[in-house]
Amino acid sequence: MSVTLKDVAQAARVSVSTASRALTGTGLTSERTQQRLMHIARELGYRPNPIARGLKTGQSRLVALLVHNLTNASFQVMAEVVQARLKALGYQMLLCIGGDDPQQESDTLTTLVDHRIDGLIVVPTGKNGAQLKTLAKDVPIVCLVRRDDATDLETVLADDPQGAYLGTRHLIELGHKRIGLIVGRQDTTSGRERLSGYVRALREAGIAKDDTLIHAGHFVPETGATCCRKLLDLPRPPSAIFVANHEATLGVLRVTAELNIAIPDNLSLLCYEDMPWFEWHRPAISIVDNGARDLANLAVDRLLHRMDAKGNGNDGVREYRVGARLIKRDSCRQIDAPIPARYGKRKSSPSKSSAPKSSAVKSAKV
Amino acid sequence: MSVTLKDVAQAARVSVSTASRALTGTGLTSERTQQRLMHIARELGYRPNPIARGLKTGQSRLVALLVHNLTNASFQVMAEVVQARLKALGYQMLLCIGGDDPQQESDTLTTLVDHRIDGLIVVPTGKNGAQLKTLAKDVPIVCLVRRDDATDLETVLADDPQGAYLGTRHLIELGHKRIGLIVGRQDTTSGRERLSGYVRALREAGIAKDDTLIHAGHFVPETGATCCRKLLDLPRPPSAIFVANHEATLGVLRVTAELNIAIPDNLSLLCYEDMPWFEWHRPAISIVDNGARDLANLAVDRLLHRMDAKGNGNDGVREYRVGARLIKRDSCRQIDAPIPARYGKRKSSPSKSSAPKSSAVKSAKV
DNA sequence: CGATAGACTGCAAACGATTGCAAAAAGCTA
DNA sequence: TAGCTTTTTGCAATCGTTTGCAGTCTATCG
Repeated sequence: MSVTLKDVAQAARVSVSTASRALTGTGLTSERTQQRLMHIARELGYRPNPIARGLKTGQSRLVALLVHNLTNASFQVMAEVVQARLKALGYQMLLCIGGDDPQQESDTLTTLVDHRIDGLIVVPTGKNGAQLKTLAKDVPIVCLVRRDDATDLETVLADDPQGAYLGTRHLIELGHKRIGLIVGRQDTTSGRERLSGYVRALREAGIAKDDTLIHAGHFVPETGATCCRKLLDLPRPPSAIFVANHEATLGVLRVTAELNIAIPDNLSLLCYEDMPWFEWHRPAISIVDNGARDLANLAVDRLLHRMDAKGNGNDGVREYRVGARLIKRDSCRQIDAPIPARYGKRKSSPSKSSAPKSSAVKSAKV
Repeated sequence: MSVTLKDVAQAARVSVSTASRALTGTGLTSERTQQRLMHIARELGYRPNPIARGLKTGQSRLVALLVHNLTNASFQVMAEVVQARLKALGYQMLLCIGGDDPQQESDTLTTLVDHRIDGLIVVPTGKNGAQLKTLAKDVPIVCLVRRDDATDLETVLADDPQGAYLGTRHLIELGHKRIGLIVGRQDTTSGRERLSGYVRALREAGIAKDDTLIHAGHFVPETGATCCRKLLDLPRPPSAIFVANHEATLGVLRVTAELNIAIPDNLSLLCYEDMPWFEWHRPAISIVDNGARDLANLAVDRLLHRMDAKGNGNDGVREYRVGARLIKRDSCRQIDAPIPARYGKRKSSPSKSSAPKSSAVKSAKV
């Protein structure tokens, strides 16, 4: 059905081996025959069969990226970055969704090595350390975003301690003293580290840590909502909430909306990790950006390095950190500042000619 | 490095062929040896090498899903659905991102067939019909969401004419007579069909079509913003905007926010396709739901059918439609109704004990 | 008890590439 | 032109499976 190396060789009246050498460019053929073969190959529309090649070479030109889901915006951009980079190098990305579920992760991992992937970037659940460790002997692996403590795999991490610290300090600088924290599972690197950053900022500012303000766990939007409600129901509720768990964000937003709590006037809100719409939300939501794009790029770099190094890509470095940064938007407010007029960045000229004037678009000042 | 069929055969003191037959269960071996071999295989941790197998059988157990991006929430859920279904059947999903770019699509397609994928679900750009047609001879293909007019591939479509009709009619029923439309490229199925649904609803209601209210094109948030601005700058701007192009939504939201246009009081907004946060947005955004989950499931069904049918899965049906439905939330308003007090669903008991009462959470009524 | 059918099994050839080794061709020196 | 080295080529084995064909074994029957 499809044209094989044999066909090309026949057409060129040379042996298959010569054809192979010419086309893979091993340099063991004369310039002339190489040119000739490349020409004929193109003519015939020859495409090497990666399966056959893979069988012989043990490589598949497949690199897998295993993430928890696609809902998380960070994972989206990571996937896109990884795909773009790999494609440019002639690899196909195998994007797999593990759902942060150890069983599923384990299954997927075995399938992947069965398929003889050439490399793997994985956001580990942390529960399959042993397996990962074994696989790492056969396949270059780089962990992303989370460390798996049971392994000593090379890991590209966001600087969560710093990010959480930055975020918390920002709120403190705005005058907040009671800052609620909603943070991820404490058996994950990021969960622990974000909590520690928060604590450090508090300590530095001489603010006592209040455990009733801290909620840690495996969140979905629903539990995010529950915790938010709990925080607000406190005898002395927080004046700011730092949602350091991505999954919880939607729940928190819903609760504040339902309770008619104006952000940032009555409650400051700071989130971890960006979402495309945070910028368009009203008020635009301030975030700590974990640098997803950089993380992905670095992970690819490291993986490629290991893949090149053929087994001894061991540079001694086990852990890379990508700096976080604070992106101030409109959801955090100076604690004792006067409440400003609501909504909308005041335009310099409130009603220019370019502004709509029909009845449909009255001045929307409330 | 990894245990092969040969190892298993040796351990069992049978030939490789017998081992193969026993483990693949072709039924040509005695019950006893079969059991014995399966046991030994498990013992040794034998896993068949899909590459070697693929070389012989021409199959890879890889099924590709080619979508435009991962930002689009519909594609996210589709990817998750497809992955889940395929995994259950022992296939690996190859998720590829084509960026709605013909060149990239074309490249990806060749890579994929090179890898001898067993099946393909593709959201076509519409510009590579010839190529798709050729590939379809080798690989079962199902188109998703968009039809490629240059082919006669089996296609699973959202019922866009109906969806757009429903949406438009909803706005009309609310009393809107001037309804802006921002819709996708007219060289795509969905672009055309959504426009036609809009037009039909207008005609049915006896409202004249006004071309200045209609913007069609290939959108990114930025151009969505531009068009929104143009609509609002009209001498007689629309009282409602139907954003029937997913990519444009963010831009429209930004512009309305910037211009301080209150939704739904001063402008009703209806969008096509859901996003996870639409529900939490203030106001929650009404949408026409295209049924992404159903679409994906149906596409998988059809693809599996074709893959089973080995070349003659031709049931005569070329096109499947999955119904759209309207999800009313809070972004559309009856045109001549009094403007209600702003924001927040009024709770039945405005300040119950459960409501926070500290200074941090004052009544948020504006 | 010998013939014969039927059930199992093994041999060996694929699948489409890569690659070590040896043979052939070409280039060089004297 | 002979003798040598260096390039270029082809042969054949190999990767780990599957599968057609032929051979071996066991049972069944007359």
